[in-house]
Amino acid sequence: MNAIKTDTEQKIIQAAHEVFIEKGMEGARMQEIADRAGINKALLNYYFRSKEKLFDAVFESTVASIIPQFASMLNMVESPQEIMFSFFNFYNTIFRENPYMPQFFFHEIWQHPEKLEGIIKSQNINPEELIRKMSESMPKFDESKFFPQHMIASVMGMCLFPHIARPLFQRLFFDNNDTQYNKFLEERTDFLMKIVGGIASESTNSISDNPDEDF
Amino acid sequence: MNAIKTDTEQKIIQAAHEVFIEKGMEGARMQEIADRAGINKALLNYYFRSKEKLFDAVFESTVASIIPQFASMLNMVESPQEIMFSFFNFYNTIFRENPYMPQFFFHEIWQHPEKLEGIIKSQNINPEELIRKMSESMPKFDESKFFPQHMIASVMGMCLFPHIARPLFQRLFFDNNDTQYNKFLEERTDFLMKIVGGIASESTNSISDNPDEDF
DNA sequence: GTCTATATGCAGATAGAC
DNA sequence: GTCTATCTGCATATAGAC
Repeated sequence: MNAIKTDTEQKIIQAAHEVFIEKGMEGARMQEIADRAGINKALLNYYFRSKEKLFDAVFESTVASIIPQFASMLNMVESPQEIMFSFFNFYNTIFRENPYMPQFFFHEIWQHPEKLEGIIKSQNINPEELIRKMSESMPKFDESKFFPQHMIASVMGMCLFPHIARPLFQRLFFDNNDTQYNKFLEERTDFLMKIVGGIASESTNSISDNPDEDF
Repeated sequence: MNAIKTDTEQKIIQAAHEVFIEKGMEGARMQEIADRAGINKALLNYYFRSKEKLFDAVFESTVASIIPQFASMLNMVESPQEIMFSFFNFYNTIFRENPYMPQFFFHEIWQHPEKLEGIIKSQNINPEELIRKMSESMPKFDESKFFPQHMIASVMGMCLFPHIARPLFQRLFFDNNDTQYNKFLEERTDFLMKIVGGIASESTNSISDNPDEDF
């Protein structure tokens, strides 16, 4: 809303972002935020009245930076394959750079879902519209009336899991080797596209007005 | 390890379980745990020396109650379809009854992954063995050497997502209607089995020594 | 074992100098 | 705007009576 933020304000937001995202709202310490920002605790309260308000500011700025990409992705989509492909890339770029972010979101999802819903709907994202589009482009897969929701949940789950479970998953199945795991993540888009290609072609082969069948 | 726990101890563990799982380690309050257990705060410290030790006790008892089911599931498995099917049912029963549990685990995954790894490996779960089995039963799907890992990550992600994202997902795509969402969850095993059936048959059709191809 | 009362410590917030 | 010093409150932990 407001225009240019001061330099200090930016440093605070940045530091707070790091700490909140790693430690969560409850686990974060104002002292640590101040330290990372290279300023004093008191300044935090000068700029943001309280810890809670600081958290809200951080959260909203984080969401605000992501949602637009997400929205434009959803809105420009025509075929299910495009949706999937965009999802994969989206998640892989966002979360590889910000490994703690999913946890951050999930915390809010459970503690203040209504707030998140508000933020999302205030952007130009329309869930009903998305469902409608998907229903049209793959209507014959089976008789479930929740087919689009199943698809969305599946794609998101497949994309998210390697990121949100990474510390344990990498330990158990990759000898805790970072290099190997990154290779795995790089492969993953291809792998998922093959899966979804299969599912989508089953669902669209009755209509087949999609030129990009061979995804 | 130790034998029968006292009644009070049980009540504490139960109450602590609830609170920790809803609020997390940092967000939980000893007072609230005491209240729910119907006892005094001081007693918590009498039975468990500190909040941290109480948390550890709760966490290990939770894991201990789940891992055995998980382990026997993995070990009795012969075909990939069986693995998937077991996963679906496992997650759906566990997490529908304990909606906060995934968050609880993910918190530990990020804060103390080595602890979790230790607990898991101390049970009779062997990740390498699982990977080996899966490689044998579906070797030809593609050239990726991480194919089993992709499958595991995919299945877990598809199972978990509707549970861990429920508060938001239900709001966005189900008008926040519990009944509808539960229907969706009930449908989900079928849906996922169809998907995996497709993938698995693609991967096994070159060998086809599996009698349960028609899953 | 269970309680009440109290101590301790620390994190968030404020006051006020510069 | 930024700092040092201080206050306040709360959560964990302990002491000690019963």
